[in-house]
Amino acid sequence: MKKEYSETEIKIKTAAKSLFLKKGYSATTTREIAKESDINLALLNYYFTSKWKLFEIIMFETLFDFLSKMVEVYNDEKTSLEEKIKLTCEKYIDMTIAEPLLPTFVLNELKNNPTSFLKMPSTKMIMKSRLVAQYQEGVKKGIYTKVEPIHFVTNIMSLIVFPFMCSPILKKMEKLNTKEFNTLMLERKKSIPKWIMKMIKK
Amino acid sequence: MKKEYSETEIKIKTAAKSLFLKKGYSATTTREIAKESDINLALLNYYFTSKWKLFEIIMFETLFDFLSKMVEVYNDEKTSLEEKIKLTCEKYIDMTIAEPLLPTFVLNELKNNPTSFLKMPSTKMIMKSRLVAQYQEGVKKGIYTKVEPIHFVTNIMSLIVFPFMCSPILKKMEKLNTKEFNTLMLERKKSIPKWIMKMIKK
DNA sequence: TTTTTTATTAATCATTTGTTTAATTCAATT
DNA sequence: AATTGAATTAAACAAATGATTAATAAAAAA
Repeated sequence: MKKEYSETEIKIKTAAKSLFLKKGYSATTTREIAKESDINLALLNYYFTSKWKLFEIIMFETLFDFLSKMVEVYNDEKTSLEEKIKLTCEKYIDMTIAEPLLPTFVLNELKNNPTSFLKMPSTKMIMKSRLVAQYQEGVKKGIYTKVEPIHFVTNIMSLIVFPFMCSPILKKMEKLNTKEFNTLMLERKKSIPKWIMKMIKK
Repeated sequence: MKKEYSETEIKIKTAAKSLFLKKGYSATTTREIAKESDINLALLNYYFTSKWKLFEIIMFETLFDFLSKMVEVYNDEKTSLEEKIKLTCEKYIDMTIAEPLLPTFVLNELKNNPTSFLKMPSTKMIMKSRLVAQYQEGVKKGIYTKVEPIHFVTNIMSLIVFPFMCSPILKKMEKLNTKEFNTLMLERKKSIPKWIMKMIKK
C-alpha cells in the first residue's frame, strides 16, 4: 500500500516539509526546495508532478501520522480515563516540542483548504474512541459532570496545543528563550491532567 | 496621533484585510486587493508604498485592537475574578464568531515574523493586570491552587480560541455547518468560566 | 479663471514563479 | 561492449507578480 520512496524523493520531501512548516505553502518556492534538498529543480516535477501534489503528499502523511498516534492512545484497552489523558499530554507535548511549527501550519493550511485534506479516515474515529466512551460511562455513573463529548475532547487538545501556537506572544510577555519556554510547556504534562479531572469531576 | 484615512484608503484596507485573513499574506496578490476594493492597482502603492507596508498597518491595528479589548476587561476595577472570566468569554467568543479567521491568521503570520509585530506595548500589560492580581490574592488567601499566572492566563485563552482554530476538523468530525458550530461555541460562554473556576479551586 | 496640488488611470518594467524541454549522464540488462 | 531505460542537468518558457512611470482628471488654492 505505502509507496517506497527513493533517496532523492526523501531528500525533496524532507526539505519541502521543513520549508512548508516554516513559511507556509505559498511563501515557499520550488527553487528554495530544490536548493535546500540539493537537487535539480526539474527533479521536483519529475518525481512529484507539481508543487501542489508534493504539498498534498506531505500534508496527508503529516495529518495521518498525527491522527493515528492520537487514536492509538485514545483506544488503549488497558488504561483508565485519567491515564489516557496523562499519556496524551506526555505524547503531544513531547511531539510539539520536537516540531513546534506543526500545529499552526496544519490549522492554517487547513483553513485555506478545508475540503481537500479532510478525507482522513481517522477523523471520525476520535468520537468513537474508548476515551470518549469512558468519559460517558463516568457521566452515567454520576462521577463526571455531563457535557458534550466534543467539548471534552476539544478542551484537552486546547490546553495542550494552543500554548505552543502562542509561543511568540508568551515568549515576549515573559521574556523567555526557547529552552525556558519548553520547560514551561513540560510543566503542563502534569498540570493539564489535573485540570481536566477537576473540570469534569462533580 | 492616529492617522485619518480617506475613503479610498479605507476601501483598500478593508479589502486587503479580508483577503489577508482568508488566504494569508503571501497568497494574496496586489491585483486581487485592487479588484476587491475596486480601485486602480497603482493606488495601493500610492497610498501604502508597498504590499508589505499595507500588511504591517493592518496587522498592527488588528493586534492593537485585540489586545486593548483584552486589557480593558482584565483591568476592570469593579468586577470580581469570576466576572472577569465570564466577560472575557462572552466578549471573545462573540468577536471570534464575527471574525473566525482572525486567530489562525494572526498566529500564523506571527510565526513567520515573530519580531516585527511584537513591539505591541500592551503585550506585557496582561501579566500586570487586575485579573492576574486577583488570582494571586486568591492563592495567598488559600482559596485557589497555585500555578504560574502565565498558565492561568494561557488556559483561559486556550479554551476560548483554540476550538475556533480547529473548526474545519470539528465540523468534519461532527458533521456541523457553520451555524451549528457557532451554537456549540456559544455554549462555551457559560461552560468555560465554570471549568476555569473548578480548575483553580482547591 | 487660472494655477497648483492631489487623485486616478492605463501601460509598462524587471523579477520571480511553476513548469517543461531537450540534452546528457548514469545504471542496469542483454 | 552495446543497448535500453531511468535519473539528472542546464536552459528556456509563459504567466504572474510587485512596483513604477508618465499622462490625465479632479479638487483645492490662488
